[in-house]
Amino acid sequence: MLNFVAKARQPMITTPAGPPEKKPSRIQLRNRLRILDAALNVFSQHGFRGATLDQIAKEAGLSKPNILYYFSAKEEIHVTLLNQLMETWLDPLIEMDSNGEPLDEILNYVQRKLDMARELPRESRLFANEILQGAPRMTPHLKSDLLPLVNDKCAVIQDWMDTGKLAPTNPRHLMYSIWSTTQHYADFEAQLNIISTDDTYVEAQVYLRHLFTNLLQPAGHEA
Amino acid sequence: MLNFVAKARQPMITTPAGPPEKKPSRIQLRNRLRILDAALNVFSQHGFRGATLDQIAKEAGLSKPNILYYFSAKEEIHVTLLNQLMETWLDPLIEMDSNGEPLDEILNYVQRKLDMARELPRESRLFANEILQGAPRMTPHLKSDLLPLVNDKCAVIQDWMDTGKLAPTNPRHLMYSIWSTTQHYADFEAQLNIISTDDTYVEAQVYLRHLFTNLLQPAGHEA
DNA sequence: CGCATTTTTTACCATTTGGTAAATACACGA
DNA sequence: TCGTGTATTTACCAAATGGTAAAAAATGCG
Repeated sequence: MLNFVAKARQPMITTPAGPPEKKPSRIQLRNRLRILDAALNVFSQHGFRGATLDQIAKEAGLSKPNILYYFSAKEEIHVTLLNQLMETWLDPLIEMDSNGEPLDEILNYVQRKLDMARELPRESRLFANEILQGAPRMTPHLKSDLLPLVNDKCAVIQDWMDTGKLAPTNPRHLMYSIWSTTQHYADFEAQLNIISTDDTYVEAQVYLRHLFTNLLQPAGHEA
Repeated sequence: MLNFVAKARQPMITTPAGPPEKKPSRIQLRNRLRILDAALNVFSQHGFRGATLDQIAKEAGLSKPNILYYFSAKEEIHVTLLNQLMETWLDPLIEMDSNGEPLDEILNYVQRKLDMARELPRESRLFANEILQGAPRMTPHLKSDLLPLVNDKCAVIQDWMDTGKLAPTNPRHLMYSIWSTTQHYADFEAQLNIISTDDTYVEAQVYLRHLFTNLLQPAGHEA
């Protein structure tokens, strides 16, 4: 549970475009992490176009040319973050087990997505920004990774419904509603901070469990 | 129904900062509308910082200085759009009638929000962008307009639940889930276009109705 | 029409922005 | 300790950006 936190903070070996192609030194590892962390702050708040290298540099505590020593361009930082993100973003859905207890599998998926919104709000906002802007850099990823995964899992859910293990409904829109309700707590945090006083995530957990249980519990199985 | 469409396209008299303070001429009205429409396209896609006056000018078919003849600054265009938006954005919730049939009132609210996502996706994304970026220009509005409205309507819903007219749940999070599920169809359109083939909004309508009916129908009232 | 007002264009400007080149400082193993 | 590759800084640059001033064009009204 929550292992995506550690995963998301792992060093980046995926795109060694900037510095030498050899084994990255300690300094390289540290500074690349600093830069990516700073860039995550900036990109997730302002989107790609609204973010500036100066902001990222300042936040990372490095000079702008020094940043460009580690990443060849602003865009490379962005795509590195998006690539990193895609790895963790799909995990909760991947973990959904077609052999598990259907309702539990769905509710646990909701829980993992909610945990992710709480633990990785910047990542959630980075994703939201990218999609809002028309997914210019993520469309290929979404087509190659997300699409088949969604098709697969929706088929599983459909099967659960067909065999009476879940109340029938639209699996695809079920998924959309799980995504939207959970990510909302990260993406619209600024709004929630204004109108919400209580312990939002605890109440969200209870509420969402209730919401999806009522929807999916097959007839005659009420608690 | 759907009267917000006309409303959202009404001319702007709220902020006559640029041109003379008198009655705006036909040309002024037309060009201010063109500019706001173009700016809505650009801001909703790139956020405030990521949008440029050149983009807006190009999209509006006017020169950049000409734009600044009608609006004193980039920011003024943005706040004008946000002010305009706030008027229509709260309407669906305002219309919720404490004297109506509770479940119908909620379901109709969901329907109005979904209609709005379909009819005004750019406005939805403009709002999402602003909140994602920390609501720097909307926090006052949200505090003065949204907060009391939400408190008021949540009290109504709570009362409906207390008197057994709705199944009990968390009214505030109910509202969050209505916002997120409906706005999702506008804000994450780029993602839905990739993984969704069918007539999304028709299916969404059916699904959301089902989702919230199951949640809120008081015990013993199943169809 | 003639003329004042409104609108648009042209030509700018200072700052910011993404990015580069080269010189300098640093780390670290032989 | 020295030297070599690594890391950082300094000094730039061209393009983009938000914005201005003033001239030119269009509008419209008596």
